[in-house]
Amino acid sequence: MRYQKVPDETIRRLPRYLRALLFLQQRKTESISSQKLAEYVQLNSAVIRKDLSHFGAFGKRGTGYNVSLLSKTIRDILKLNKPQKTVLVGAGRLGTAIASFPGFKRYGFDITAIYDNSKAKIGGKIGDTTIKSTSRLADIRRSEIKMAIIATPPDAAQETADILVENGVTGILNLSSCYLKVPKRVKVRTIDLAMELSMLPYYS
Amino acid sequence: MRYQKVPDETIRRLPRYLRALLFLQQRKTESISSQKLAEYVQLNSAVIRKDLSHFGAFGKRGTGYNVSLLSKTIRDILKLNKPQKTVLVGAGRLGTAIASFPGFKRYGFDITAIYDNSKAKIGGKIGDTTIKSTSRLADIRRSEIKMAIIATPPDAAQETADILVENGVTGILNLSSCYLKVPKRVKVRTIDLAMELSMLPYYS
DNA sequence: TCCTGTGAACTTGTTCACAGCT
DNA sequence: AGCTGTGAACAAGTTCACAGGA
Repeated sequence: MRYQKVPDETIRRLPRYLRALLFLQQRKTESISSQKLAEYVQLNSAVIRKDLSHFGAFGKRGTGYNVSLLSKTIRDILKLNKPQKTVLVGAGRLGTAIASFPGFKRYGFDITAIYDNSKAKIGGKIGDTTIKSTSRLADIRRSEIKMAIIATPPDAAQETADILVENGVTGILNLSSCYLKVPKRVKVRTIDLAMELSMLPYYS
Repeated sequence: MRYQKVPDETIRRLPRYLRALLFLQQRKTESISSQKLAEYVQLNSAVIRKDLSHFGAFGKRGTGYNVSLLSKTIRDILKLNKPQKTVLVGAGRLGTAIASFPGFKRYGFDITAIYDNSKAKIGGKIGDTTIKSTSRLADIRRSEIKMAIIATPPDAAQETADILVENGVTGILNLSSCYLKVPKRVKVRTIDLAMELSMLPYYS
């Protein structure tokens, strides 16, 4: 399904809500008000109500939102209701950390393929997944992988992205410290940890 | 120095400019127009001109900006002109990846202390830095560390943040998957990689 | 009474477009 | 001619405030 004119910022916040809701589900909480949820995710409650209202009205006045219904709904909106096959390119320290990180699985991502160009690493394993040579990267086409994480050095990132996009990837989490040129239909999220840190001293 | 009313978004973009400028300096480029710089950082050129104009007028009409002057100016604004002592808490896979990552040093961050609570890791080294016990975390007060990176499991993150803030930290890059409560004077940037990935399937 | 859903007001950020300097 | 710096127009996002359902 596709919704008309949902602000980007709303989509960016949905995972935050989902994280809080998963936590609340563990706690067996049945319903939650926008006010309470706002405390968890450190936002104004009106933002939450407006965000959710884009997808229909599933809150109950006087009570709030049903936790498990809302959690399911957000997973549906974000297409996290089925496992999202994901490829990781770059099995350096950062790549390895990511592949071993349980958080991705919890949100529905399944890292089903890992590629690296270092002979020393190819054939090795991270968890259950064997590291394959980047020369075979185009093989992902057959496994219908749509999501990718790039954790290569910057000079390999663009080439990697090109091959990924050519072979069916439509979403990229780019952890290399450079911007990628991709067709408009492909969504890229670039995170450079050094740059995120760099803005902090200004405020001190 | 402090500037009046600089938008947050401007501060967030300065590191992007800096990254491009460092690259251009390597290439021995002497000056660059907002137009060209905009291509590098994938922004509209007017954004760049407006951002920079908050800090004074150091472009030359007809020519553009002097690369090394601008690079120095941005480092000054961001307080990256002197090494920023930084503490890393959490020496798991992600923490180790970060401590070994050369990018931080390039932007002026010096990871001078690393803490972890695992007996197996305490006393070990990452690069030249010895891992110390989190029970000694308050020691950072003496070294005048202002910046911190939290790469602990979520359940340790808030406690860690409290001790850091108590002992002089004013900027935190929080890589744990939970939000932190800190006094207003402290700036926190939270990055949860799983959440960054979670917004991508929506657009596919 | 409690809390949602939402128009309207407000705030913040972006883009345009051009005067004026080099 | 080329490019900056900036007011003015525009767009996006946030907060307020309240009618109305449970």
